[in-house]
Amino acid sequence: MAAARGLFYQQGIHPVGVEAIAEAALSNKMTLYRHFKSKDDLIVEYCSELAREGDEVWERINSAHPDAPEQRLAAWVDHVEDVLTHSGERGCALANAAVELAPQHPARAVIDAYKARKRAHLVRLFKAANYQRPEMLADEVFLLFEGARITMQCGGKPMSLRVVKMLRNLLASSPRKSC
Amino acid sequence: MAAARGLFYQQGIHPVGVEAIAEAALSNKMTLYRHFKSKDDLIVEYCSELAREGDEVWERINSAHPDAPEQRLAAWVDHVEDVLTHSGERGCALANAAVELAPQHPARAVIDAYKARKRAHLVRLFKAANYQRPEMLADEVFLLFEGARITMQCGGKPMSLRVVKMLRNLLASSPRKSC
DNA sequence: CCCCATAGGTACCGATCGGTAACATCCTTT
DNA sequence: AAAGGATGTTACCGATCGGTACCTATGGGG
Repeated sequence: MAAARGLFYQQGIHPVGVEAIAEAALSNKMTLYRHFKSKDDLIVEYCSELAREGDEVWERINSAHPDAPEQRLAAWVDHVEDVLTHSGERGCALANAAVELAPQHPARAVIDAYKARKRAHLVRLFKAANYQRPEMLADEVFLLFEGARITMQCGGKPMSLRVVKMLRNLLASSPRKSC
Repeated sequence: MAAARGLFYQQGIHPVGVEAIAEAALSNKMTLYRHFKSKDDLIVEYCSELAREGDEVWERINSAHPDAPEQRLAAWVDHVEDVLTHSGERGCALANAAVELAPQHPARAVIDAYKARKRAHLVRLFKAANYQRPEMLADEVFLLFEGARITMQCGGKPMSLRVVKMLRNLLASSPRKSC
């Protein structure tokens, strides 16, 4: 599975054959098919694992700073900065998968649900931080982040690195209810 | 070529075979290969055509309102609104192609160059409209737009439709040098 | 020590795909 | 009418891919 993640992320899903995954895992195709009933099943579990890890990041931030929205906000921005600076140049693996997979592929439901959860998390965070119009701000931040990760693949790495500065500036200048 | 555009955009590049393109064009594979020497060549021309059309939109806006940056700005926002509301649910065809194609694919250079031109156009426009920090604003607007078009594919169509409102609000509230 | 579940390896199948060869056909231009 | 270029049709090639059958080996538990 770790092998599949690396290959899927680096090369995309379609160009990677199951045999390549198997031998990258120092195994063979038969053993792989004893754990996953098909390549589509492997893709679904690949996306599910990514989504689950994304949720875990959010849970970790939430449980690390309970009843401290300000610190949760700061922790999340730090996490965004870390993702943008240290992850590869292929952007968001789930967004890439959504581009590659047909709309009726079962993994698409996993991706859409994760993205919706992420947006809802942002809304809740901004609401807890007493921002005015938390939905609007969540949309803005969400789209900025997504745009940055897509742009990394189109030669826009330096631009997407600047998004953290924009993010901090945006969060600092957005109006709040009581502050 | 029109057939290839439709199929590539709707289903992606890899899943579409040359035979499907040929018969969608009411032709056959041989005739297709007399016009394009390979599928990769077809992909490059597909991306080049999309980039050229994007440039033409920009030129049209520029030549329609010479020496009127404010109207160019409004025209561009209208164009963005039109793209987001009336184009399909598969986002930016060039960004999708960048996700699907290996980094060393010749079409990737076309895509990267186009995206860089687009960002430069935005910078020039904001500079002409006397915005302070035109580069920063261009990055922000660019990333918002890219994020919106990717998010359309992840069940975020309603969210990405709101980006036009965000855009107008952002442009109205950004500081200018003299206004 | 034996047994059985798990993994490794190999060969294979059917389907698809990119690309080509050879030939028939049509349309246009002079 | 003749000729030449563009198009249509069919069949095919080699490669790759997802997926399976079959057999061997290994290793841990009774």
